[in-house]
Amino acid sequence: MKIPPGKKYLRHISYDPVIFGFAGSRLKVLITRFRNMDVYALPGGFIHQDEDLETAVQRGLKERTGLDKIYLEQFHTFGDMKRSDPGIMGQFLEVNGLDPLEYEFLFDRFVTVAYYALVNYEKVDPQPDSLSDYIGWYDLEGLPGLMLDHVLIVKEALRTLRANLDHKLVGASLLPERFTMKELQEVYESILGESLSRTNFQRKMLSLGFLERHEKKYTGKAHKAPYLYTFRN
Amino acid sequence: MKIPPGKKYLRHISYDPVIFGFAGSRLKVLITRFRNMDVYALPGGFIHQDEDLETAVQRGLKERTGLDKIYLEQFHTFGDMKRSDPGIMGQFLEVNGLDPLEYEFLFDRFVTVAYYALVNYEKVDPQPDSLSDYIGWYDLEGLPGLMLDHVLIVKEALRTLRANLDHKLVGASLLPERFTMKELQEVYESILGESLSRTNFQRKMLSLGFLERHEKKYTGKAHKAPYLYTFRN
DNA sequence: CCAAAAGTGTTTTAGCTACACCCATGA
DNA sequence: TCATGGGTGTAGCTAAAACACTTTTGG
Repeated sequence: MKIPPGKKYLRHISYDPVIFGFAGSRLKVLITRFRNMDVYALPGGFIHQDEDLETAVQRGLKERTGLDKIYLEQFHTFGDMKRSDPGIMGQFLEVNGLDPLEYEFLFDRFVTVAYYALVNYEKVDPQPDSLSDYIGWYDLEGLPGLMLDHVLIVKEALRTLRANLDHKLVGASLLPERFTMKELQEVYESILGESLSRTNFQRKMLSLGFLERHEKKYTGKAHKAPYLYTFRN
Repeated sequence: MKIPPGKKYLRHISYDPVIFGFAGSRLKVLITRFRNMDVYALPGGFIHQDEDLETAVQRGLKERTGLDKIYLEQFHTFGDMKRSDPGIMGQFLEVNGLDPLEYEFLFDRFVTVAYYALVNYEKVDPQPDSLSDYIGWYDLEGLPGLMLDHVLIVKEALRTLRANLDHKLVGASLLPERFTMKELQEVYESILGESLSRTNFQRKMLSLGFLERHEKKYTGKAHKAPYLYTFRN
C-alpha cells in the first residue's frame, strides 16, 4: 500500500487488485509483504481526491509492475465492518518506528473495491511500495496466509475469472505475443483447475475466429512442431 | 437519500440500488424526486460508521419499501471524479432553506456501490426519504431524466440482470407466491426486451426442475385454465 | 522404425428451435 | 361449435464430447 500523506487520499476507500500471471504452466498471483513483518497482502492502494477510481488502480499497477494499460476487471466491493485490523497496524508502526498519529488513517475501516488484472508474466518487474519490503509471485495453490479478507478476495477473483472465461479474451493478456495451442490450453486449464480435451479445445478455439495461425515452431523435440498463434487485431 | 448528521456516515461513499418491480407485464424501477425540485434519482443512501455495507443497503431498502430480506445483487462500483454536481446541491439547499455549512458533505465527490434489487411489486409501500418529497415506480422505458450517472447505473443494472437470467432465480423475487407460466414468461420478456417462444419457454422452465405445479387457475375467460406454479423451497 | 506430441476426421449425443397438434373453456 | 389461450409431441438442426486416425519430428 501507498502512504497517503494528509488529505491527499479519500478516507475509508481502498482498492485491491488480484494480479494474475502465467508461468511454468501455472497461474500466479502477485503478493506483497509488510516491511519487517510476516504479514502478506494484496498490493492494494488508495485513491487521490482528484482522480478517477479506475485511474488510481492503473496508477498502482504501473508502480508495482512497470506496465501500462493493464487488462483490468472490477468484480466486487467488500464493505464489511470488520475489515480492519488495528492490532497488525499498531505492530507495523511500532516495528518500523513510525508515528501512530501521522499514520492514524491505517487504523480506519476500509471499503475496498476489488479488481483482477491479467498481465504478461515476463514483462512484469515487481516493485514493492513504501509499506512493503518485498513483492513477488506465488502459485495460486501455494499462497501464504493473507491479511484480513484477502484470501476471500482472491477466491472471488478466481470465481469471476472462470465465469468470464467464455466471453472474454483471457489468453491475450496472460500470454506472450506468440504462443502455441498447448500454452493457450494450459492457461485455460490452470484457471479452471481441470484438464480439457486437447483435440476439442483446439477446434473450439479455432472456431471462435480470433486466432491467427503463423509458421511452425521447431522445438528440436522428437515430435511434430506446433504452429504459433497470435490474437487478431 | 438520507441526511447524515455529522460524522455518523462514512464520507465519500454511497450506495445506489436499482429496485426492479414487475407489474402490468412491464418492468418498473423505483425513483425518488428531490424535495421541491424537478430532479430525479435512484433511492441511494449512506453507510453508518459501524455497519456493514450490505446491512446499510438492506436498511435503506427497508426504509423505502417496507420490505425485509430483499433479493440483492451488487454489480458495480462507480468511482469517476465527476460524479458530483455542486450546482444542483446548492440549489437544493437554497430551495429548501437549509444551511450549506451543515450539509457541506452533499458537495463531496462520492464513490457509489451499485446494486440491483428484485421485489414483489404488490408488497412494496414506497416511502420518500428526508431529501425527497416523492418516490414512485416508473416504466423502465419511460424513466424521467436522472441526476449524475444514474441513467448509466440503471443501464448497467439491466445488463447484469440479463446476464444473470440464466443462472439465478429471478422470477421468484419479482412474482407473487403463485403465478402462471405466462406471467413468468412476461417477466423474462420484459427483462430481455424481446419475445420468446411460448411452447419452448414452458419446456425450458419445467426442465430446470425448480417449479412446482399446483391446481389450475379458473379465470372465467373463454379458454383453458392455466396451471399455477410456485418455486420449490 | 519407434515414441511422442500435433493436428484432423468422424460418430454420437444433448439441447434448442420450429411447428404441428390436442385440450379446456365460455360465448 | 367456434375462438382463444394453455399444454404436449416431434422432426431437424447445431454445438459439444468422445475417440480413432494421420502427420511430423529426433533418436
